[in-house]
Parts: sequence; structure tokens; C-alpha cells
Amino acid sequence: METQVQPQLVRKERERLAKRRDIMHAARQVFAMRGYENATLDEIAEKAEFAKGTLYNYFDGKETLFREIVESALNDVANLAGETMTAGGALREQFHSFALRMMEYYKANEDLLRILTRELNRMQLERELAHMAEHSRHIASVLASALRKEIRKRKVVEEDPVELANIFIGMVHNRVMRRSLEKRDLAALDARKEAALVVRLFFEGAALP
Amino acid sequence: METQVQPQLVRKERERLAKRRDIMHAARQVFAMRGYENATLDEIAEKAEFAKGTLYNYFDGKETLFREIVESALNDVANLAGETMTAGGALREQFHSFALRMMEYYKANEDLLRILTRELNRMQLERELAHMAEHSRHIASVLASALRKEIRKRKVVEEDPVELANIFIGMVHNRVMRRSLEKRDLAALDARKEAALVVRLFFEGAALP
Amino acid sequence: METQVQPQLVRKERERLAKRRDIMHAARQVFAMRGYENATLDEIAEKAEFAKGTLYNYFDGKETLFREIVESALNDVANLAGETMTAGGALREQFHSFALRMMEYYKANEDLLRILTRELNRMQLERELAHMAEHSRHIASVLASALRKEIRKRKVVEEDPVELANIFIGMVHNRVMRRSLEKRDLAALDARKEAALVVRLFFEGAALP
Amino acid sequence: METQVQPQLVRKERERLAKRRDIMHAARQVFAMRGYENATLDEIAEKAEFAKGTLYNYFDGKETLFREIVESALNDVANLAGETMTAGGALREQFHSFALRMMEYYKANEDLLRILTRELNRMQLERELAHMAEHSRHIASVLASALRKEIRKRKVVEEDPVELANIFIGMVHNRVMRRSLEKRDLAALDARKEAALVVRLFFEGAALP
DNA sequence: GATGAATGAGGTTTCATTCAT
DNA sequence: CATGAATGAAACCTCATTCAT
Repeated sequence: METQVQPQLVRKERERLAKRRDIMHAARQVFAMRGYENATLDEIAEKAEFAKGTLYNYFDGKETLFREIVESALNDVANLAGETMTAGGALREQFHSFALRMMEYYKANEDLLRILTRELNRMQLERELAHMAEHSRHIASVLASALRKEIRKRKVVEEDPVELANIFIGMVHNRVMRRSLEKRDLAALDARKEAALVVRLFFEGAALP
Repeated sequence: METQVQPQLVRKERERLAKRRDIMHAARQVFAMRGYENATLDEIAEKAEFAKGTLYNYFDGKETLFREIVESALNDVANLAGETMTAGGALREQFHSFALRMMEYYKANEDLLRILTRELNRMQLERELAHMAEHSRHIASVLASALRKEIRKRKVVEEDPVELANIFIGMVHNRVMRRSLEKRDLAALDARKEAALVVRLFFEGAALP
Repeated sequence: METQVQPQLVRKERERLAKRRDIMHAARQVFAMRGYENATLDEIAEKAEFAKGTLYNYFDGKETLFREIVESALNDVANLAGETMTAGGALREQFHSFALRMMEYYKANEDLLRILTRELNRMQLERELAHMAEHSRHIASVLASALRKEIRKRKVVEEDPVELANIFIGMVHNRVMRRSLEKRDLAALDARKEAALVVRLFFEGAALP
Repeated sequence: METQVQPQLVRKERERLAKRRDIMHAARQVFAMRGYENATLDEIAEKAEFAKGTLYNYFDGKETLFREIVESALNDVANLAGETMTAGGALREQFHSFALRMMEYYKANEDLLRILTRELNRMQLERELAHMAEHSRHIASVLASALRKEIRKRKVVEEDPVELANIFIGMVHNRVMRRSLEKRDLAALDARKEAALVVRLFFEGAALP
């Protein structure tokens, strides 16, 4: 009997997760297009092809839905940072790899790029969202610890490594966000070239000797 | 008689402008604290110590009030960029001066910093606010033309000068914004040191030879 | 299964329409009692026994709600005019029948009478409502074309038939409106007698030979 | 001293009345253009070239201002009716004269025509405006008493003379209002011809023998 | 689980009226 | 008297959330 029941439960569970993903996907689009405040559950429900009330069977509400999207995105970036930094290799290779993968990630998930750049500040200010800022601090710290080692070796300027990491991450963000806003589409972004530029600027600066 | 009447008119006019400033000041605080969408005219009115309806004697509405604040801030920054760049001197001095003055400006107007970083992306996406993005493009172009000359002289890497300018401005913003978020107050910001750091990183990069 | 699902859909649809009618019914009363400008959605909602927000699930807003009421009334009158005029018979019979049915209609829908007499002028002046005036022009033209034939046959004075039609319609309106205002209730209106009077006055005038 | 003070008072009084008239004139235009509810004291004040607050030195408020305008118009019409009806002559001459003078009055005061037709119904329904309806009843009664005599002489159909009078007045109103709405201007109205038409229709009807 | 109708708090805006100057 | 800034009640409308079916 279990052999019959289990698969059913599993299928149900699979379907449930698939629907959750559909809703999150629709929500991402709407949040990216309208911003958190102007996004309406009506529009999200319509895009997800569910009734509005159904969303509440999958998420506690608008805020929760939003948080889950952001957290999943920040998680992706954190994983990406972790993988890159633990892969070994020279610092510059690691940073290049991180920038490249981040840019590719945003290219594939332009919605998330817009959501993060637009709402991250808000999140750092509002009490209830504070814990999400934790995520982004974590990401910075991963890069920072790699920088710290190089600072000790006098290979990198002696500044707060966390701040340096944030500057680097900010440059990547800035770079890809500008492209997104100006071309209205990241499809044409040459991630490899952009990553090289950012790394070069971060390490050697804009001045020629 | 004119000596009596004129001063009266002038005083009225002065008082009117003072009240406009009071309202804008209150609005800045609220927009900075809550973000455009969550800011309410109720709160602005209360902070400005006026009745809600009174605001409409000075501004057409929420949107107008907001725009005026942003435009005035962007104007300040544009002037600041213009003055700095036309002052002559080496490029690095100019950029340092620009960074320093921008940081001091934001230190004195922390509200505006938060508003600009939070709402500038929104503005570039929403049709009706598009013309405000123009302002920030103008600011970048002022820095860019200085960069362009140095690029011709092979003193600066051969990249799109507008993009380089935006990266520099982004670094300044990023730097001061992080401090604002973390310390919850820019009072302790050492603008001189921060400006030096940003300029150094932008021109020489983080790597030591 | 269809035999189960279909009826449900039908019942939902029926209930939805019934509620729409309830709202329109409440709105008619309030518009009639207060006039368009002084009618409030609060009062309409209360009379309809719905929350204010619920009205917006059925109508786009106050204006739309009002328009739908007026258009439906004008449609009724137009149909009534059309049926009467195409029924054949002598002109006088047709006009008598039209007057009678109009009076009975207003007796059964006193709200609409008050709304139409009060707001029709406004509608002819305001740009956005102009198309509703079209309806009432159409009604006049139906009567006018019947008059035109008689004018050709020298049975009716040679005046612009549209104007004559409007005078006739105006007389009917005037008649029933006065009763409504004076007795505060059309219940006692003897439509047959009133219609006869109007037709007699319109065709033979008040003078005795 | 009195010889000096009196003229001053008189001049002051004259000026005060002149200003009252200016305000009422402006108000008429605005009430006619916008309707009572949509008219704003701001617009009236601007048209009258006074500050808004000044209006309150001459009128108790919007409502009072409106009432005074309507009452003065109804007074004019009442006088006009009175003069015409006491002038002697055959009934038909009197009615023709009344119609003619009314049309000329409205031609010269198109604002008032629009105000009366638009707001008279409202006035008959709202408690506080009830006494104004008195005026218009009075006007009808003047015409009615002339009709009553003719009814006794079997020269006019035996119907309630007040109702007949109202029908006649309604026809005049209707006629001139339609022209006003359609041509957007009464300048081209041929009052003599229109009056003749109305009288002819009222007494002989539209049918030809 | 899915639906969508119902709710009502909360937001922006208008404007008649008051009142200090 | 004239002014016009200040007021605040009241209106329309939106939308996240709940809940009966």
C-alpha cells in the first residue's frame, strides 16, 4: 500500500512545489516591473494564472512572497560567492570568476537584478527586513576574507577588507544595472568582457602608468 | 508709501518661501525614512506642523513635492560637479575635489542621499520620471569629458569615459551610503579620508605593485 | 459532471447580476434623492448593504455607475419610442401610446425620472457625457420622422419636426415631473388621463374654437 | 458736517453695491458653466477680481450667493410676468408678450437660463431651497389667473389653469434652452419668431384642420 | 486546494470657510 | 474692508487579506 501512497504524496508534493515556483516566477516579474509597493497581488495572480486567494495557500502574504524571492536570490549569490572563493586559485582569478558568474546570473535573472538594486536599501532600513541585510553582509564577508589574506601579504592596499569587498560588489552591480537600464535588456551583455573590466579597474585602477 | 508697502510684500514673499522650505524639509525626512510610496502626506504635514490641506497651497501634490526635492538635489550635485570640473587643476585633483564635496554635501543632507539612492532606479524605469534621469546623465557627462581628454593622452584606460564616470560616481555613492546605513548617521564620516580612498582606488586600484 | 458544473456557473452568474442590480437600484435612489454630485458612494453602499469597496467589484467607479443607470434608462425610453412608432396606426394614436407608456414607465421608475430631468442638461454641456445626449437625440428623431410624414401631407404645421418632437417629449416630461414634485409621489398619477391631455394640447392646443 | 458725511456714506454704499453686483455677475458665469456643485469660490473670486475671503464680506457663503442669484432671476421673471399680464389686451397677446419678453430676457442673460433649468429641480427637492420654488409657483399663478377667466368664458379647454400655465412656461423654457444647448449661444435666436411659434402651438396645437 | 467576492483601513486630493494681518 | 494662508472634513478609490463555497 505504501508503494501506492508514497508516489501520490510525492507527486502532490512535486506539483505543489511547481506551483510555488510558478507563483514566485510571476511575482518576480511584477516586482521587477513595478517595484514592491506598486506591485499588486491581482497582477501577480493573473500572471501566475491563479486566483488571488490561491496565492495565500502558498505564501503568507505579499511581504512573505517578496522575502522569499529576495532570500532565494541572495542565497544564489551567496552560494556563487562561496563556490568561487573556495575553488582556490589566485585572488584575481577568484574575483574574476565571481564577477563573471554574478553577471551571468543577473543576465539570466534580470528581474532579480532590478529587485535587488531597487529594494535592498529599503531592506536595510526597515526593521522587519533587517535580517535580509545579513545575507548581503555574509556575501561581502566571503570576499573580504580572501582579501584579508592578500592584505597581510601586502598585495592589496591596507583598507578594511569588508569595505573593499563591498566596493567590488558594488562595481559589479553598478556595471550590470546600468546596462540593464540603458539597453532595457541584458541579452547583449558581454559578461566576459565586463567582468574583465571590473576586475582590472578594481585591482589596477583607471590610471595608466 | 512704497517704502512701507514694498517691505511688506517682500516679507510675505520671504515667509512664503520659508514655509515652502519647511515643508520640503519635512518631506525630505519622511521620504528618506519611508521611501516614496510609504511616505504619507499625513506624516509630512505633521512633521511640518501644518494641516494636510495646507501642503496643497504650496505644492501640487505628493508627486510634485517629491520631484522638486529630487531635482533640487540633482541640481546641487550638478552644480557641484560643474564647479569642480571647471576649476582647472589635474584630473585627480578634480575628482578628489568632486568626491570630497559630494561627500560633504551628503553628510549635510543625509536625507537626500537616501532618497537618491533609493528612488533613482525607479525614476529611470518609470516613464513620467524619465526626465529626472536626464539630470544624472548630465552629471556623469561632466566628469566624462574630463576623463576623455586624459584617455586621449593615454593617461587613463581606453574605456567609454561615460561608463568610467558612472563607476566613479557609483563608488562615491556606495561608499557614503554604506556608512550611512551602518552607523545610522554620517556625522562621524571623515569625508577627506573617504574621498582620498575612493580616488586612490579609482585611479590606482586595490592591488599593490 | 457537466450537469453539476454548468448550473453552478449559471447560478454564480445569476447572483452576480442580481447584486449588480441591487447596487444599481440603491444608486438610483441615492442619485435621485441627492443629485449626482451630492450622492456619495458611502450612502449607496449602505443602502445596497455592501461595503464601499465592494461596489468597485461591480463598477469602475461613481461615474460609470451613474452612466450605466442613465444609459439603461435612455435605452428603455428609446425602445419604448421605437416600439410605439413602428406599431402602425394614426400619428395621434402613436403619440398617445408613446406618452402613455412613458408616463407609466416613469411612474414605475420615479427615480429615473428625477435623475434624467436633473442631469440631462449637465450631460449636454460636459464633454465626457456628450455621447449620452446622443441617446436623447435619437429618441426625438424617432418621433420626428413620424411627424415629418404628416407635415408633408399638410396634416401638421410646417415646422422643424425634430423641434416639434422635442416639444412633445418636453411636455410629457414636464407634466409628469410636476406631479412628481408636487405630490412627492407618482402613485396617484392617472397616466391615461394625463397622456390624453398632453396629446390633445399638442395637436389641438388649449384654445377652444 | 452731515452734508459732508452723508455723500460719503452714499458713495460708499454705492460702491458696496457695485461690488456686490460684480461678484454676482462673476458667480452667475461660473454657476452657469460648471453647475452649482462644481463651481468653486476660487474661480468665482478670480473672475470677480477679488480675493476669496472678500466674498464673505458680501455674502454669507456659497449657498447664499447662489440663492440670491436665483431669487433675483426669478424676481425678474415674476415682474415680467406681472407687467405683461396686467397690461391688458387679449390673452393671446399677453401670452405672446410674456413669451417674447422671457426669451429676450434669457437671450440677454443666458447664464441665468442655464442656472434655472439646471438647478430648479434640485431646489424643489431640497428642504432648504423650498421657498424658492414659491417664486416659480407665483409666476405660474399669474399666468394661470388670466387663463382661468378664459376657461370660464369657454375660450380655453377646461383644465387646471395652473397646470396649463406651467405647460406654457415649460414650452418657452424648453424652446430657448434647446437653442442654447445646440447653438451654444443664443445670439442668433429670433425671439419674435420663436415666441410666435410657442403661442401658436400652445393655443392651436400642431395639427392642421 | 482553488476560487473570487467582500471587506475596510488607509491614501490622495478638493474646497468652503475662518481669521490674523 | 481686503487679503490669502490655514484648516479639516469629506470624497473617491485601491488593494492586501479573509472566508464561504
